[in-house]
Amino acid sequence: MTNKQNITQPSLKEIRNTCKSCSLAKLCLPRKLSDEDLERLDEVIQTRKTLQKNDVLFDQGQNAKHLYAVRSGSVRTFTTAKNGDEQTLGFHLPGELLGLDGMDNQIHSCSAVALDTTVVCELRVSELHNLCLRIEGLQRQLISLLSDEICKDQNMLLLMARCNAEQKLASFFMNLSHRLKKRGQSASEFKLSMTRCQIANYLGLTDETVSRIITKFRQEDLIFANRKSIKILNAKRLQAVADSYYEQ
Amino acid sequence: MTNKQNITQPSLKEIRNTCKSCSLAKLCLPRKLSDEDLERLDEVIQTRKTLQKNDVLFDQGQNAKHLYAVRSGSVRTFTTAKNGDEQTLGFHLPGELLGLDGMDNQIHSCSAVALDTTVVCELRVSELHNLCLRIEGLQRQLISLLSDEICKDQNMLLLMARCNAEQKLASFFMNLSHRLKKRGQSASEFKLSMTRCQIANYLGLTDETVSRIITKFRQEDLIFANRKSIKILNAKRLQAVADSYYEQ
DNA sequence: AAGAGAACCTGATATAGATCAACCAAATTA
DNA sequence: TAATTTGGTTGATCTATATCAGGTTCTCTT
Repeated sequence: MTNKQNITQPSLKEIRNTCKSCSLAKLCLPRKLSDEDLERLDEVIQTRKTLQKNDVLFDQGQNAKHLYAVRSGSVRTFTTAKNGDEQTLGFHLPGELLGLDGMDNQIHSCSAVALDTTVVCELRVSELHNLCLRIEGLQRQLISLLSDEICKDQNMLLLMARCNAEQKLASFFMNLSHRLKKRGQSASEFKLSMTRCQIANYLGLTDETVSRIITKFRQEDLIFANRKSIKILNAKRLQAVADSYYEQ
Repeated sequence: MTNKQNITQPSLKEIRNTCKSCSLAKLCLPRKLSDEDLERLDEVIQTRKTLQKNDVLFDQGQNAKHLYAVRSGSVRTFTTAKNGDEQTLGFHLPGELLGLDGMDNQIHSCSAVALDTTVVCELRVSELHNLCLRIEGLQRQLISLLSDEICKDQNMLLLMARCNAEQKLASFFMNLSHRLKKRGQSASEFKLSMTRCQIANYLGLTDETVSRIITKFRQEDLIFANRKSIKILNAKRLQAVADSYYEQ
């Protein structure tokens, strides 16, 4: 039994009740807003919801009245294809948003399930729209966030279309590492909140392939990996694998 | 020399100079705006630009000061990976927007090149932002468009991760068909503006595989295909292939 | 503490699609 | 009109990853 807590769980002092005081604000609101504007934003945040592992936050096809920001824990989003196949679309860490896909026709185009005990902030979309009209910064904020999401998805398309299994896994670990670092956590040592099988699904691979490549990375001293515990031992070379520069 | 013109080229009467009178308005502005609001929108549309085949509209890394709407012709967008690989992100038909990815950090995350002789409307992003503050409908419009783009990208991710080459091609043709129908053009007969090689790149396949599958579809009487000319002969079965329902 | 189930790992084999190599037809240029 | 280039097709072979099968370790339940 290790005493290292899961990387997505916050220390107690991090949990406060306003955007103004939230240590994650710079993540889910990367552009600067005035204190006054942040207070107004707090008005549209109705509740903080706590989810247990495997609890559903929302389901594909449901009405999308809210936007969510992860405060602690982690959430997996996925679409279900007509033939029943699931495709994981993303793993959402603290400071990251959920539900941006539902702002068009008010229907969620994917489902979201907690991977951990998770706390999310819930924003009513209609009130957010109104507030955007009053706060210029917030409007641009929201548009930025949506635009950024498009860029991320397009990067993911590049990964899926052009990269082999090793590059996919290397990118996955480096991406996680960067995101954890942004939150002020260790970029080199963390605990996964998702299974190999979910990673495989996300990357369009099988769990056997994911296992084999993790073993290979371990043998090449790129990472240490034991179940959910991961250490990145050679970030430079791992990044090189991701970028497909194989020469040293 | 056929007299059937390329499906992305407009009849002369379609080209007008205001959003209000534009026959494509319902495509690039799917939510209803008042006539007055449409007139104000016209103010931010600076110019209509004409591009020749292979002309660059914008380059990855460039400043993204504008948003573009295709009026006629077609445009291919693509990212270039660190190792030089290109990944086609989309083919944009009349009534579709370009440059939504650049609204975050004002840098284009992809390049855009005309596939045809192409006319685009150019919107200055900064003025659009200002206008959004004055017109509630426009703000929601823009957010809708961004959100819709996210949904499309996520569908594409599903396609890339879970579908085989046949499903990808079938989806590609059905998707083109639906988009042309929206514009009031034939859903079953059209001319491609992109090469097999560009289709292959888009779908994460090789051009040989695309060729072979088109041949297979032809043999199964799903489509007629000769070079750029395509006829969908059995839309129902082609859709079934896309959805991976193989039983009749 | 035993038992069951989930998650993970590893080996053997199969296969979809890539790669390599020609060839053909259309479009463009000379 | 001939020559060249580009785009498209087809066949033979190879390979990365899926599939199938079994085993191990962890975790949860009782």
